[in-house]
Amino acid sequence: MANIKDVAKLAGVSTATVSRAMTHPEKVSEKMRKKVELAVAESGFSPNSVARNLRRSESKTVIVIIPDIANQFFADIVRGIQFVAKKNDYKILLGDSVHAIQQAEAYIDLVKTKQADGIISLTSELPAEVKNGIKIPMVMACEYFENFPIPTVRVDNYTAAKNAVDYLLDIGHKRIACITGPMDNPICVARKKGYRQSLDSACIEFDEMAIDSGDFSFQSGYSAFHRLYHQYKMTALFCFNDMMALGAMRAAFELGLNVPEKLSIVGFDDLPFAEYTTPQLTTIRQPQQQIGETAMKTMLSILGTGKAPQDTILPTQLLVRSSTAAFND
Amino acid sequence: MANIKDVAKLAGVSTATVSRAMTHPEKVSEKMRKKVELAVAESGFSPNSVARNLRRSESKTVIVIIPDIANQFFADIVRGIQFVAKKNDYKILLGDSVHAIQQAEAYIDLVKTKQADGIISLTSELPAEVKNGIKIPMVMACEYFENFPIPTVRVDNYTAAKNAVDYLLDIGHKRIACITGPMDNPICVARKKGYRQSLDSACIEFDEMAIDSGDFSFQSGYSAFHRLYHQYKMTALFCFNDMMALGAMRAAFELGLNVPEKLSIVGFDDLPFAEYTTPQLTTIRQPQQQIGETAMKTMLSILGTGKAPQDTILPTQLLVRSSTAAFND
DNA sequence: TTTTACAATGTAATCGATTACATTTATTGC
DNA sequence: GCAATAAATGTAATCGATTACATTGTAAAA
Repeated sequence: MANIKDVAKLAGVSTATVSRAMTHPEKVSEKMRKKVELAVAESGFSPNSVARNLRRSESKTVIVIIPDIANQFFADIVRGIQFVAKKNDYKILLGDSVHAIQQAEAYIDLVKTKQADGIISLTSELPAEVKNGIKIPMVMACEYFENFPIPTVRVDNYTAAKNAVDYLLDIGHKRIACITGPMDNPICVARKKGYRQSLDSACIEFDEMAIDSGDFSFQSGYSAFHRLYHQYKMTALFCFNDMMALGAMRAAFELGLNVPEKLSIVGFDDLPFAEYTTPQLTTIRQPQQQIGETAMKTMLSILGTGKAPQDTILPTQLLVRSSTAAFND
Repeated sequence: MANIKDVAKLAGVSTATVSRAMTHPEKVSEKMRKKVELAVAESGFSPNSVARNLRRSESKTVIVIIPDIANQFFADIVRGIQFVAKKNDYKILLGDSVHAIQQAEAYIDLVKTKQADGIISLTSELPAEVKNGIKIPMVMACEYFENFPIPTVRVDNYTAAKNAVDYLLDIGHKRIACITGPMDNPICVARKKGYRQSLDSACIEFDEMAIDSGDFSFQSGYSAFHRLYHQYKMTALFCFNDMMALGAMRAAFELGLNVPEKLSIVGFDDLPFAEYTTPQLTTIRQPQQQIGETAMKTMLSILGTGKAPQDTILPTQLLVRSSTAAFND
């Protein structure tokens, strides 16, 4: 494979001129540029960016850590990131951490070893050093740690949850159950607060029997539903994500509980399939694309100025589809 | 950030010894190794792999190009790739090409410029130069070009489709419609051949009215179904992927055609959600994980020996769930 | 025409680790 | 104890592009 020396020789100029002709064409005379272009074309030269990155000590590459590429929730976030990255001449590479901290560590190492410039993490399953204030450019999207100084882009989970439950109350429900996610997750804590606050505002006493927790999987939604329905005959159910809502919907179907006639279900995330379920799922949409774009802009600002902007909180939207209906008894 | 010189100075040894202590510890005396380890720990040194990659001219990194990260079909393939990569000390980075050739080109450039060692492509939406026999290490998985010399790992689409239709015939169906994908795709051509061959073997005349094409999306399955049902009253439907099967299922539902009582539907791929639909979708599973593993092994063999192994064809499996039922009239 | 300024080009140092080769140190055999 | 061999360590070249600095060429100003 041709390198810059070959091209220089071929064009009869110095390597400096070749380099300049390629990266700062305005600094080179018309004649030289032509010569170089010709030689480049003839030799099929592509500059070795490993060498360039070494010299410049930057790679114009950002790694996005995803806990699970099978989870569609991340797709549009990544699109948003890519959109901004492209406009700014950055490359995005995705690292699937498979929910494994060790794997995430490997991606973080790419930054430590200068193969990438920064990390946008869509997971909080990260090595401990991160919490101890890691010194690499890093942004977290969606997920966050309580009180840790990593710039974050996310939604107001509290308000989003509150809005969802407010809506169920509005359309007449009084017995509203809830399937949470893992309660060691700050996101879930915030959502649960929203749920409780909404009930409080409506002067409905909180009942421990109305709440159960899952792990965000279809299966966990399915079994949580069975437990819940057994102990608390709800007319509406709020799930902390769409996958569990789907599991619950299946369980309800099997129990002969028609959705939404007998039971209203609200999810969270608005995954693409939420529109394709029968009935279509009422859920809370997060502005995924915008989260991604903002996260990347935040990264660019860190990379550029070194300054880490504040956390950014973006709005959610309740999408009312056909898995919810008014309750009149 | 500390570099190897700092560490060498700190340990009172040469940079060569530091390098050796870290990468070939057996070549260094116990005493020296200790000294170096100490200095490394004290300085928090991580070797700059850009420099290493430049010197070694390899990155131990393989890029996987995915046409669409929102498509769950690729998730397990990627897992398979990662599994083998990890065992062999390779890193995997994912490139989402968003179905754009230009984007795919950018990932291919990473190899040309030595930032990655090879490409595993899960899409055939690739720049023309690829078909003209590109000289970079490359493997295609699932997708392929007719008569192009890139090592491929995929399933026997013809036989898979034939098996699916054979099954529908076995359980008594005679009017079997088909929603294909884009017919410029070799995969689709093979599947359609399988469909026709199965009908032929059963002495059922092929009817142009029984076939329509979609673009693999839910929406296209939905509208193809409406067209098809209007022109050909089928009792069974074979779709070239699960997403279109789901769209068709929705259309059938809206027309009051109960699945599977009035209409049997078979998909292709076995996406995770196929199990979670109501009714659960009968479909053809591809051995995704195995495809991924094999693709990565193929890549390793190219990278190691320079030899490109043959195409590899892996078996599929028909998963009979509840979207299909016997037809008796 | 000469001087001054600036543009164009070249020379060589540089980024940081690896490693071929040279040198020093340790071990073995006699 | 000494030569011969092997092991450990150091020195410096190397990977390939970029770029600070030096040099040369060119045009504008005087």
